[in-house]
Amino acid sequence: MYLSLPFQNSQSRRITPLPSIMRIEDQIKQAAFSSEWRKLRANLLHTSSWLRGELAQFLKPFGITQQQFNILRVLRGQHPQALSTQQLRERLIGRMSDTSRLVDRLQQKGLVCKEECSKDKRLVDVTITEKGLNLLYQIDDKMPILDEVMQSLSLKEAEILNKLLERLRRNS
Amino acid sequence: MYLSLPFQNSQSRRITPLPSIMRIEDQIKQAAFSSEWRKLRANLLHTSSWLRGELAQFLKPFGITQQQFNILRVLRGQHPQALSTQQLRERLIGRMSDTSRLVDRLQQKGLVCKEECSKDKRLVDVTITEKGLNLLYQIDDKMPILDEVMQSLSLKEAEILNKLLERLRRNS
DNA sequence: GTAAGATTAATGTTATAACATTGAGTTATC
DNA sequence: GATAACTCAATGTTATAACATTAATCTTAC
Repeated sequence: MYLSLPFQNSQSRRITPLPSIMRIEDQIKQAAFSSEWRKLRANLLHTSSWLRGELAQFLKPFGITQQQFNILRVLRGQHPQALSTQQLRERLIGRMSDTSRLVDRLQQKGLVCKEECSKDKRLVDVTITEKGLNLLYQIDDKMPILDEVMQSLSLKEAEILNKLLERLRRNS
Repeated sequence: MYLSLPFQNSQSRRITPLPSIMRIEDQIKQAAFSSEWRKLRANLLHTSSWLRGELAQFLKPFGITQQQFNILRVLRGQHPQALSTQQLRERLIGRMSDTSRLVDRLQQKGLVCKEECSKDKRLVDVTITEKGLNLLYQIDDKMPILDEVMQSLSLKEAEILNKLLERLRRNS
């Protein structure tokens, strides 16, 4: 999120302090790693910031935000079954600490329905409404517009990128 | 930002509507593209969400947020020169619409100094303070901890990833 | 069965993100 | 030099992000 790109500016000349036991060659090697990784971090944050912007622009005409879109898609995947707020949270990426309020906003727009669960009165059954489903289908139809953003990469390149990203997150 | 991963759920069975003139083979090819690109989008958002979390955790002990960290680094790059709020905004990634309030928070912490520009009274000269510089050096010393997160990838893989990300953003 | 502990949705708080608006100040045009 | 157009920081608004807290409800141990 808007991390400045250190490799474009002059700001980070102080490179990783290295244990003095290391041989010079190893130090250089590690510095190269370090630098390439830091560049990668900035690059990833920059790219995703750009993608988020594109997605937000794409969704704006439909009157929902990215998070609301995600919730609707998860609910559609379960339709006509209901999901509790907790189950919804688990199916979304990230910690999503604010699911209650997100669902409330969707309810205000008539896109989801909230009901107290009869089996466990702590839970809230959330379902997507017909209006919500229709909105998603409208969005589906325009999705190719959003896909165009990614056309700088070939299928093969996209596959490589996907593999590397999954590898990167391997340890978490 | 917390985009659900459509390829992990059952939710996006409706694939891109395709012009019916296309040959079946081309349709399949485009569907594969589309799918791999959508997976890539989700993958990128997921990865950066994870990285942002790691960075936030890393910075927490220092009492600053990621954005505040970015601003401080840009200001250090210009030290002892001042930057206007506008120049600061330009050097950060993303639209950074909220620079005024970010700088205010840094000023409250004593990490930056704000002064009215004498040449143009609309502008505000922002400089990093000694306290701000010291904080950045403390953070520098711990940076290798943050680097460890990326060690799932080799130098070569990081290079490939960087190239592909830059290619992806080529058109924008 | 009841008390202690766990789970859950809801709420509160602070910072961010994106956008619109405002008002002070500067520049351009005549 | 007056004024129209522009630039800039500041502020307002809504939604998100992450965390803490709360109150209702359920479960477990006894």
